[in-house]
Amino acid sequence: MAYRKTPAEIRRLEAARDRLVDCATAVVAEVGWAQASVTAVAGAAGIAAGSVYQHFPSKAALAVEVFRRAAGREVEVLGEVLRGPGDPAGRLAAGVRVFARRALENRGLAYALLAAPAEPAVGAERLDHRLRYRALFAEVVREGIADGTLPPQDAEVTAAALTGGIGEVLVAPLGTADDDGDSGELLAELTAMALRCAGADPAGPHP
Amino acid sequence: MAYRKTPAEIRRLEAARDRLVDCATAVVAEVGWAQASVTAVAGAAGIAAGSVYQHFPSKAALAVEVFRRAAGREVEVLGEVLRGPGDPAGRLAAGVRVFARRALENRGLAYALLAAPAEPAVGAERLDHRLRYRALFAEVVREGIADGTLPPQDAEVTAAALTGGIGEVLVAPLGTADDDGDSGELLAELTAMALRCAGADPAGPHP
DNA sequence: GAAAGATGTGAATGGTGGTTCACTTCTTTC
DNA sequence: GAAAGAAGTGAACCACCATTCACATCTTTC
Repeated sequence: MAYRKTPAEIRRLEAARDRLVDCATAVVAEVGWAQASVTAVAGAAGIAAGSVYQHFPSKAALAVEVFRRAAGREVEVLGEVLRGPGDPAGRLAAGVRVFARRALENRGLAYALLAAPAEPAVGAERLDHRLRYRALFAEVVREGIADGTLPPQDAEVTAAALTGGIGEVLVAPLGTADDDGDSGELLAELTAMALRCAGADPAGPHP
Repeated sequence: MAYRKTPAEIRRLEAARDRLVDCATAVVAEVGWAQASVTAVAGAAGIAAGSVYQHFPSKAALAVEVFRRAAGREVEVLGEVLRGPGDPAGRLAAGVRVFARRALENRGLAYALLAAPAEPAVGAERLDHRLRYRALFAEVVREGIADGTLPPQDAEVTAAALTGGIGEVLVAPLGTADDDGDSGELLAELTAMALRCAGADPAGPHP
């Protein structure tokens, strides 16, 4: 035997793969999925098109990984806020604020994750991640119903509506230019809408 | 001169075009945009692939026409209900019910219109039609705010949330098999959610 | 019925972009 | 430093499908 991957070499390969995913993410955020060709992505990472296939079996697999990493971060952040301290309605409001703020701070990527046309494999992944958002929202809503701060309702329907509604509200600002003149106003209206949607008492929690 | 399109011939051509659009709509409802190739669509209409180009300059133009016709019908129906008689909240509830029922009765088409991956031209059309839904919802919400039956709120945000929320709630049932076991339950929860989202008094209109 | 002019046909064409592969370059082991 | 094996290269390849076009067929007019 005359060659065995040394630990350092393995780390180097993993780093190269990470770098490829990061660069691909940047390209997707910049030009969208449709324009992110293998050549363009490889070019951005400073490698040849063929080298992409050292790390991923297909373009679709790379695209899925890009989506998964970026969307996974968002699910995680939202989950931490929604499962954090405070009453359910307050956590819901905080979650919506955090989600929207992060999207508005990284519009290209948020648009790619939420709405941009993509190949079927990415579409399937998107569907899957939406289910995770729904599960997170549903959990908070159920807690609110249980402790009486939210009225009886189908938590799954409310969660789905929140997921879709927040996305739709954000898509327009994300798609247009980056004039965030009244993003504070938008955040306030969005959280107010989310609380109404879950039936939270507008006067705030009863002590 | 030896040939001039006779009125009957013109009618025949228009009928052929209509038939093509109808068949294409059926194919799209059945297999989605991505699988609806020119050959498949032409085959469904009983004409040769080349003949499609007698009626449309490109596949994209045909796809846009398919979308426009089907989505236009939905916008029209929703508009009639939302602008019909009754108090704003009641109209909103009726509109949501009608929209959801129609979607559930024609799942394949509804899914194609709402969510299925599509070429950019169709995506743009979809965006445009969503704006129409939003405009319709926003009008009702503004009326409700004006007559005091709905609380003060940003009508555009609420309208966007309704558009996205209703779509998201419906996508899951549309995507899965056609087991409409509890579609009545779903409709009730969906309208209840929409009313909460707009801040309607759960006890109903004050006389 | 014959000429003119349109529609209908479907196999050939062409552009796009993901994927492959013979080859080069680098890394490890002895 | 030389052999063995892996990663990296990028031009060539290929599948897919919308689009075209030379030809056939049908409609109108005289």
